[in-house]
Amino acid sequence: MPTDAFDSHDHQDCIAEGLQAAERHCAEAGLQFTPIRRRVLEILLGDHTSLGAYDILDRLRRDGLNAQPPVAYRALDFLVKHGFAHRIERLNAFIACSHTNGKHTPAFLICRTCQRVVEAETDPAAGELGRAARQAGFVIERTVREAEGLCPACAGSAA
Amino acid sequence: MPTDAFDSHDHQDCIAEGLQAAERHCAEAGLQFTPIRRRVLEILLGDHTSLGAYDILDRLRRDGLNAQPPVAYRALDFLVKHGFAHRIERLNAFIACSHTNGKHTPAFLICRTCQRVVEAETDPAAGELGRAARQAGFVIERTVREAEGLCPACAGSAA
DNA sequence: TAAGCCATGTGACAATATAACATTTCACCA
DNA sequence: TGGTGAAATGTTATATTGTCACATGGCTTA
Repeated sequence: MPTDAFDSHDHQDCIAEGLQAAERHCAEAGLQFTPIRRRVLEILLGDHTSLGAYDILDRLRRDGLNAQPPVAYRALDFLVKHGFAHRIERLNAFIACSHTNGKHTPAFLICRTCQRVVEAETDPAAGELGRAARQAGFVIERTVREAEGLCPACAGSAA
Repeated sequence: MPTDAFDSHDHQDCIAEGLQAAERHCAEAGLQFTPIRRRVLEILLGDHTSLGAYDILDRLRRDGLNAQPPVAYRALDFLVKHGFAHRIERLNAFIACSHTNGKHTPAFLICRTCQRVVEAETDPAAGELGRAARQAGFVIERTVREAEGLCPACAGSAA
């Protein structure tokens, strides 16, 4: 999956690769990649827009599960905690991680027109937050970096 | 008010200066700095932690107003829209702007221990988000930059 | 088997936010 | 002077997002 773009690509690959990577990582780390967790990750991987917890819940219900909110939130918590998904604070929503390695500090580009969200890798100590933290003597533990705007395709068609 | 720190300072000055600056700015821009808006800004300025909309609402009610949620949200929308306050996405909460100029693109350092939030100025096109956006051809309209961690005082006392 | 842990099932509810419509206020101007 | 339009506020209801608490099941291991 490209890290740099809103490019088109074979989307089935996203899903298959993402699931395999998670499976592998869980096996190595002794984590339980249960059917619900797997299904939630699959749902997230199936979409390049972010999904709310209740969107996830709806899809689980369409699968025939009589799921209540904690079911979705628990699975999402697991996925986020172990780096398989990320929470987009600005949207109160979730998206599958685009990278197959473990934990990291992502930044997101959110297109307000097509709703697509792209993830980029960053250095937690770099950028404007890192600069501000150093200046203030602040110890960063977690960062939220999200930009809203127009993706290349939507910016082009708007012009 | 210091832009760089969790420093101690005369807090009444924060309030007085913030209110005066807003008053001035509204007069110049032809905006209505109504009693409710003024009071909400005053409440925000009175605290270096962020406040939720319902915290604000409670304080308005303690003033004797029989205020409903839209009252708080409208005032907050106004203050945020015109740069007198900011929304902290990570906390679903609001904080008074630390700077007296108009619109800008802030970053926030959020101490998870003492709850204080400090604002720093940034360049929207700089940092990790700017880099990612340039690489992807993304047009940034708004950024969210928030770091959670430990402020100097709390980091010191933890060690 | 018993004990313990983890995941899940389930009902209730808390916290955050907005829609929709009525009413008031006030500046502006015919 | 009084109308009129825009902005602000009042009010009811509801939508959306997120958590608590406790019960159940299933698996491991002493």
